[in-house]
Amino acid sequence: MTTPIVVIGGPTAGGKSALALAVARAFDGVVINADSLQVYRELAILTARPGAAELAQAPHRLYGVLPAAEACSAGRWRALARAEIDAAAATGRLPVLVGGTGLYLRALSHGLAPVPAIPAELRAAAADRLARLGPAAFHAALARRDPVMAARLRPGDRQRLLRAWEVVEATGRSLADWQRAPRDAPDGLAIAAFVVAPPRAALYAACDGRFVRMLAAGALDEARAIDALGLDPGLPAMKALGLRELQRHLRGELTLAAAAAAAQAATRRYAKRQLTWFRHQMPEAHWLGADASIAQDSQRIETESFTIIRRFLLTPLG
RNA sequence: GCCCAGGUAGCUCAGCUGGUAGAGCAGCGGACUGAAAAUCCGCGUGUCGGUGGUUCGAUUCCGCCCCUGGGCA
Repeated sequence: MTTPIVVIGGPTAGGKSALALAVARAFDGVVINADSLQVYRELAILTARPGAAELAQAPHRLYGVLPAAEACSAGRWRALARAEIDAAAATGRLPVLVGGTGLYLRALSHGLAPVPAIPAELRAAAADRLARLGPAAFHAALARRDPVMAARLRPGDRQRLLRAWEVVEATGRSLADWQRAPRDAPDGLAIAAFVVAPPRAALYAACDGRFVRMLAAGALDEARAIDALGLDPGLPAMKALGLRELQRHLRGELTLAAAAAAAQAATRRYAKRQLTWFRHQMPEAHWLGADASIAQDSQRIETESFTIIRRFLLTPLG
């Protein structure tokens, strides 16, 4: 039994959600979130989560389903997404996964190394050790424990250093070994993948405009409310673009204009990173490039993707 | 109209006493296997306002012109 799904990736503010909604409406689909931050309940405005108007037009899943106090991960998201995919398929609906988190989408389509879950205490201890030693000494410590991974990682790459350390500590095996094993790809999925990639200037203008709209929609209040929760600043939810900048404004460190400008710049840089990721890491996706503006091209992109999806759904699966 | 202060990278600005220029931010390219809106690596992109002059050599010194602020009228 093979389940056909549609996957839509691409840079932030590029029009993914609109396309996903159009696809869901046209093909009787369920929109399933594949964005690492839109999963957090307390972040509605700052993550540009679909609003009431969108929710009324098609079922949406995995939006705002976890408290910001919890940490999602590629593995955790994949399990949630797989359950939603199966549930949609069971009712004959087309799962439409949409989001800018390339790692999540690839975890779904290509799987992850079969590393067992790392105990939370061990992860906390590792993070603590990294903070105490600093990246250089931590890298040296990793080199004694796991020379293969240490050689592979830049001494400044804290995040991957940490992961490599956690894995040898918890399993006694190098992450490099784990990654040599076959990935635990979820089977039974047939995927039609798309990347929505507007031209650079239009994309950046959309990034800038979106933050202005977020402010108008009450982003500052949302930031204040999150502040009031007193959460650990290391939590993934606290990494939402614009949140840090607005909090600095609330503490009186930045004018609102300066905070907005910084948040816009961060959004643009993120969009650029996403473009690089999708360009090189998801070669199987249909690249829906645009050449004029997002508004002018959205119709053409819809038509183009619908044609591909129709053909995809007609192809005998398996 | 006169007097100051300026015109150097997309922006804000550095550039002792002459040797064709460099920072921050922005931008561009890249990496990416369970925190990925994360983390990390690489790259100055330039009629030094214009035009004459002095000089072996001018972004730098001098003249004139243009532009932008501020002041006096």
